[in-house]
Order: sequence, then structure tokens, then C-alpha cells
Amino acid sequence: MSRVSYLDVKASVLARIRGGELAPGDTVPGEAALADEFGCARVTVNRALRELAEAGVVERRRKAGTRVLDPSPRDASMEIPSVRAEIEATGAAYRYELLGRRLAVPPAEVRAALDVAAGEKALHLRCRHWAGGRAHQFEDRWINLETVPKAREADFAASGPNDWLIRAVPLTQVEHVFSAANATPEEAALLGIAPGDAVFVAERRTWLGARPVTRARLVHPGATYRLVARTLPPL
Amino acid sequence: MSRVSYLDVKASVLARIRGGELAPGDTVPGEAALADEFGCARVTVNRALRELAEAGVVERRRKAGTRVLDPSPRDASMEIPSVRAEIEATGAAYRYELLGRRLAVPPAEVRAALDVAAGEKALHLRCRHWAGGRAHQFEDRWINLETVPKAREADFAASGPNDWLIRAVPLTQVEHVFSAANATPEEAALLGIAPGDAVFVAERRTWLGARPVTRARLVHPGATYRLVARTLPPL
DNA sequence: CCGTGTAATATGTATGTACATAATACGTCA
DNA sequence: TGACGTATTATGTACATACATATTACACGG
Repeated sequence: MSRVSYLDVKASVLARIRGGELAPGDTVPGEAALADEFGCARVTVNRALRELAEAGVVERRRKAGTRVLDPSPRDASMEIPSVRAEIEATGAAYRYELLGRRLAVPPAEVRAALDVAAGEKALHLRCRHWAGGRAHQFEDRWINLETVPKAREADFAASGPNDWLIRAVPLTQVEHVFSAANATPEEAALLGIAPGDAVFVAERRTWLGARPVTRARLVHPGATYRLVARTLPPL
Repeated sequence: MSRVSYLDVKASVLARIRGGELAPGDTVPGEAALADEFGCARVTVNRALRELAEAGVVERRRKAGTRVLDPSPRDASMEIPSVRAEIEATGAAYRYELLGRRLAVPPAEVRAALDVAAGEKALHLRCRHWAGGRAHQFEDRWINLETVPKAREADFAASGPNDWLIRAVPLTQVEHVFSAANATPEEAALLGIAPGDAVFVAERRTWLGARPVTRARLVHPGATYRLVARTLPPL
């Protein structure tokens, strides 16, 4: 004879919504009413409804009560792709190659993205990531040395800047912009594809608090690269 | 003189982690200890730590206690792109055009994706979405009529299948696979670009419970299309 | 009629207590 | 030494109660 769990209440209310007994826009019975119905404490109902609200199923407002929301097109989520993990997950051997490392004044676009002062230098890296014998990604990355001074000493010969940054900096925010483009001759040569072949481009920017950390342009052969995003599993 | 809130405890513990006082792998003081330190009830600490666990900052195990996790590459999330909203958000005029509608036996690949019985027909739609005078998306969609019989009557002349489905079916699960490709001659003609130009392709599959609803191949001109994903804002 | 102050109300949260549960630590016995 | 059962312990959750807070509804005065 276990007592009534908040999970029982949560499941029951969810079932009423799924079953159409409670339609979007309807007001869910108040905490007191549900507590009475289930024979449990109001706090127990509170937790159940709070979690449903966190899940985006209902909306709660003081005094107004709890209302069923539209089955909204929930956000899709995807793993932040770490090249190494991505490649190793396929079973292919991962190899990293540093093509270039220099301190330089970044072009205007990068300067703006990284919030680097005019004339100030940043760290510019160019790398290639292999999946077995196939070039998987060409990486063109700028690192803000004001935010991450430690990067000045790192040589990035052994492991990629991505792995290094993950360990060195507790990133607080990451943004990706994905697009498709035709490979430039240089990109084609580096990726072992023909110029003009489609490439999948990810532009990644990361921040540490309010300070930009890095901006990377990641170019993948379009013929093989896939990015997957799924909605969170239903409750 | 308000009492100690679970938010205070949560913020304090988070600050210790961010500040390095508690490093990944370290054990967070027990609920009893924190309750004592903050002069609040253990339940209050419990809620603080529980929410930190939900946020992926710490890991909790009975008897073992609470440990700080690696600052994991949190999942990035993106809005599920609804063509109409996407276009209208840019300020451009949205126009929808139905290119074809037929009942047909789907090709093997689609049959597998939609779990349609061999020889069984499905609804095949081809549409184009305009952003002002520019073709924004070419849509090639199959709908499983066993899951959504109502689609047989819909004519999709006025509004797109996407809008129709959102209203008609409470989708439970959505998957996107993004890739880059070179435009086929047909795609190029439909999108007003040159054959071979890069296109950004989204393959979307949706489910209602365990039953596949639809599979759509959405093709966008690579020169203009961008997809953005961000990590959830920091705690 | 309109704005404003106030009472009513549903949710939000803190507390002390009690018991449940999972996992580890450890002692016992073969 | 090793397998197994048991005590210990930290978290997990339920409850009754009390008070906080946001928001609505409504009465009242200009």
C-alpha cells in the first residue's frame, strides 16, 4: 500500500490531456481539487503540475490556474558535434592534422564575431580531421586570446583545438549556423573532392560568459556528412 | 528578511562550481550539511540540488552523494522550422504553391521510412514555398494514409501540408537529417538556381506515437538558407 | 464610465517530520 | 579468501502546515 506519488498525479493528468478529456485551452482542476481527488497533499499535486509545466504541456499562472497548452512543435535538439566523437562513433579511425598555426590580425568579419579590438591579433588555426582514409572536416578557426590567453602556449600539434578548448574553457554558450555551399578549389583539395561539389558548413561560435571565445568554420564533404536532430522523447 | 530560498542554495552551489571551488568529480556536501550551513530545511537543499541535476550540472546517486559533472557539451536546440514562420520572420511575403498531388505506391526507401505495406499507396505531394519573389523551398512529401486517413480528403491547395499536419495531427516525435547536395536539374529549375549549385537539404520524419506520419525532403538554395542552433541559455 | 484600491484566490515555497529506497561498507561464515 | 547478508547512510518523496506572491475580480470614488 504505497502512498500516492506525484508521478501518479502527473501521469493521470497527462493521460486526460492525451485522451482528449482535457483539450488545449482548458483549465486543469486546481491543486486543491486534485489533491482532494487523489487523496494526497497539495504539495504533491504541485510537484506533478510543476513538472508538466516544465515539460511545456501546461501553463501555470497564479490565481489564473493551470491551462493545457497547444501541443507545440517542441524544440528539436541535437548533440553538439565533437568531430572526434562523431568519427569514432562510426567506427572509423580518427586522425587529426594541424595544417597551420599563426598569430594574425583577423579579417573584419571575424574581428566582429570575436569582438577583438582593431589591430589586435588572434590565434588562427587550420586543421583537417580524417575518418579513416577519408577527409571528414576542414576546420578554419580563430581563437580570442584575450578571453583564452592560455591558447597562446598550446601548440595544437597532438590534439585538435576543439578537444583542447573543451578541457581548457568551461563554455557557457554555443551557437551553430549551418549552411550548404559549393567547395572552393582550396576546400576541394583539402577534402579530396571536386571543386564545386556541395559542402556542409557549420559556423560555430562559443562564449565564456559574455566574452567570445572562438569562431570556427567547419567544412564537410556534402556527399557523406549528415547532421541529425530529434525532438526530446515524449513524456 | 526573507527566508533562505532553494534558489539561494542553487545559486551558491553553482557559484562554487563555476568558481572552481568545486571541480568536476568532486563530491558536493551532503544535503544535511548544506541545510545546516544555510540554515534551511533539508528539503530546500534537496530541491536546489535536484534542479542542478536536471540541468546536468551535477549527478546524484543515493548513498554515494552528489558529484560535480564535467561541463558537458550540452545539447544545442533549434526551433523546428515551419517554412511559413521562417519566411514571415524575415519580413518577406510567404506564398505557397502546390505542384502535384497524387496517390501512389511509394519507392522502397520511402516505404521503409513510413512503414507502409508493400503495394500499399500513400499520398505524394510536391510543393514550392516562396519568400517574396525568391523560391525558398522545394518540398517533396509522402504522407502515411493509414496513420492519417483524413489527409485523403485534404486538397492542400490553399495551405501547405506542414500547416495542415500541425493542425490535424498531434505529432509526438520529429526527426531531421540535414545535409548538403548539388542541385539536380529539376531542383535547380524549381528553385531558380543553376544545376549543381549547392542546396541545403532537410529530411524530416514525424511520428504519432509509434506510427510514422510523414517523410518530407525539403530542399533550399544553399546561397541563402541558414539554420541556427543555440545551446540553452546558461543557468 | 473609467481608473483605482482592495479583497479573494490559486499557485509558489519553506519547514519539520516521517518513512522509502538504493547503494555502499563491513562483518560473518564457509 | 571470497561469497553473502546486513547495517549504515545519503538521497527520494509524502504530508500537514504556514506564509508569500501574483493576478484577477470587484467594489468604490472621482
